[in-house]
Amino acid sequence: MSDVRKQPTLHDVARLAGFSTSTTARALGNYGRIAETTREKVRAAAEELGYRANPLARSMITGKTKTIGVVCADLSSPFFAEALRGISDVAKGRGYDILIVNTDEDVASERDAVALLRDRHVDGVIVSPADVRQVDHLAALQTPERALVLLDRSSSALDTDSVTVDDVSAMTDAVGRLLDAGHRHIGIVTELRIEREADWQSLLGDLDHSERRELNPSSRRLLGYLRAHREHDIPIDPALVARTGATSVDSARRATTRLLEQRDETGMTAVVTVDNTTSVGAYGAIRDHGLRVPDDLSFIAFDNLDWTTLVQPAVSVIEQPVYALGSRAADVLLDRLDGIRTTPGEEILLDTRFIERESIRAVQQV
Amino acid sequence: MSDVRKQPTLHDVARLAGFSTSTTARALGNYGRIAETTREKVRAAAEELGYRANPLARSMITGKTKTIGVVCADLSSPFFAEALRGISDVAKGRGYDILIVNTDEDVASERDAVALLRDRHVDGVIVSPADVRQVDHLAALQTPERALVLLDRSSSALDTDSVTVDDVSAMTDAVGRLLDAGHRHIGIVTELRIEREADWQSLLGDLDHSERRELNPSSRRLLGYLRAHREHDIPIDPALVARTGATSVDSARRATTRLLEQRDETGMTAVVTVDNTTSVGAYGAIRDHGLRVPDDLSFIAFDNLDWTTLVQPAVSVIEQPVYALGSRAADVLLDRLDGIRTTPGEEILLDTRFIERESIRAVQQV
DNA sequence: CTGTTAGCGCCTTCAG
DNA sequence: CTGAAGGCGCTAACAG
Repeated sequence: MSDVRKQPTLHDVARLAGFSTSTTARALGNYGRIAETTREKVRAAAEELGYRANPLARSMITGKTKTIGVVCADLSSPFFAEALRGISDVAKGRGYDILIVNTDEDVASERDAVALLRDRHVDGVIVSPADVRQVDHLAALQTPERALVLLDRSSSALDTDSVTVDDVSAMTDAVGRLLDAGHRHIGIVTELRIEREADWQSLLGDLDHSERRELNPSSRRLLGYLRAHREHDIPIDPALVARTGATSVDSARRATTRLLEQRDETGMTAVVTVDNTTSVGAYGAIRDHGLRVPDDLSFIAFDNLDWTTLVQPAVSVIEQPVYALGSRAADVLLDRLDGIRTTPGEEILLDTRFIERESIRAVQQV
Repeated sequence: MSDVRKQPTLHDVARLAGFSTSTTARALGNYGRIAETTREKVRAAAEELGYRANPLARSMITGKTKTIGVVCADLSSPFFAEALRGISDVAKGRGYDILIVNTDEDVASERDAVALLRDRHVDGVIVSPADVRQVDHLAALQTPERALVLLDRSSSALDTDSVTVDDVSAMTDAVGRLLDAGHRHIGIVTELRIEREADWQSLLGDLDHSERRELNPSSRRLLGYLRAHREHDIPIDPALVARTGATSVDSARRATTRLLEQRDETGMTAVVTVDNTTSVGAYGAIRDHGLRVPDDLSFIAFDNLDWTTLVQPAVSVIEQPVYALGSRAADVLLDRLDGIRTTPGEEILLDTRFIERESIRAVQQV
């Protein structure tokens, strides 16, 4: 029975086993050359004392902490929670721990987070940048020793791995389906948080050349919407693009309500959204407005969450593999750290899937 | 411009400032007595070099890591995600970082998690124990130096702070409302994961003495259900208690389906659930069964999530302050660490609220 | 194969 | 008020 004494150290084990600390360390750490009998004696001694290595001390020397930092905008969102789960499962399986930081989609806060993680010597960082065009602090993070993987967003300003979905195509496809069903006035509720993106009409002039890695997800999805219209030769009505200025359900709800109130002028017959938050907000607004989906309005949500099958009729959605986004990001990161992966930074795209349910109604052409 | 050199150390700053390392440390750490002019010179030097203290080295000496460990069963559940957000916000505000571990509601995994956190010298731990009666590993975590706070669950076997809601009363109240509305055959979908709790009927013999801190949340909520019946002098029909063996929506869905299939025999007119997972599963099953809420079946969900107002008619719910549960737990923990709180371990109860919506219909007495 | 010697970067006595 | 010495627990050369 050990007393209330402090944790036994390598030194204690060495003394009990009758070897030097370095031999003891080698025996326990499985490195260097060691006699089998020695190893066993040391192990027995360690066991007897209930010895556990002190990772702090080890990290001081090796420079490795077996820790990865995850910086995310909103821990409580279903998207991040699920992705984080994916990251966590992989990290745990590969012997890494997770230090987590929340930033509220704020670049300044993200800067602090990154500094903090650097100070703490994390071996790698997974981040979903608040703004894919303000990433100097992220660039500064990259060293031969420290890996960086972008999650859900990619940036042309960063030469590193990213794991995302091809949301431009996903949205082009989804909106294309509405257009094919005869819809000519489709509203979109999107979050244009970044100042420069608020002026989304600049996208119109550059539908082809737009480099998706210079755009945040909401803008990328808007781009998909615009492209679908172009492909179908349908003009864009700016009044149908509703912008939410914040990442909140309420903000999305208000933006949608504005869209709904102008229905007489715009003739809007369908609505699409760009993520879980805008989906919930928009659907709620539609319902509050006394409109029925799809009888009065067709609707496509982004992200296949529980509620989309709980409401009736069930909502058609663009599904993205959220868990896999996280787990894949973690795998890529750890592959870098373990030296398994040495190729240049890569943009990894996971597949989305359109799930057809009952929220789309075909309309007659006028 | 500093080169690709390593991070500057205290030693570098000291040399540049022209003082010893100890003086430099004091100047930067604001402790001991230091001349104002010295402090400024040192600061200037530190600034010039872009010096940042190495928390690892500091922790080695102080024994403090400014880190709290959070061990949770399922990161991706809306409950934990939201609670974690609360924890994170408080921790950040008070200068602590978060190391997170997922356990899948598995006690063995929880043991590992706890060992890991201890090894990493976290200053405190917030945990939602997988089983409130197997907590020896948690007890072992408590030291004068290291604080422990239970989240969402409390345990009579542990003398420490806990932050929970009074779910027994919350459920007694909710079921009472159904009974008042004339319901006599109310189904409950609950998760009795722990072997010994599967035999829930033992609760029946001990409705009063049951110490809620010996029960996991789902059982506590079931207890509330049982008590409501007793208060109303309504007998319990065991066939109305549906047990899910796992924490999954599907499992809840199947359990509910069984309940639904026996409607002819049981005469069930209402269903209550015990958490978000069972709520989603049960509601889905009811809908799949072609039943309408509340026309064919009244329904009360646990946790006020978005979907409960998105479906129509909206679902009445027992709301718990999830974010506050997390933030409060973090505050209590940090108060202990900062020595602000020295009272014996306390069971902190936050209020739940019943939100009446449209999922309950009164029934005529037979 | 094993032991010795040095630190990692910082804090903390203890002298001065 | 400041400096010198020592060490937290471990690993990393180097000898032996």
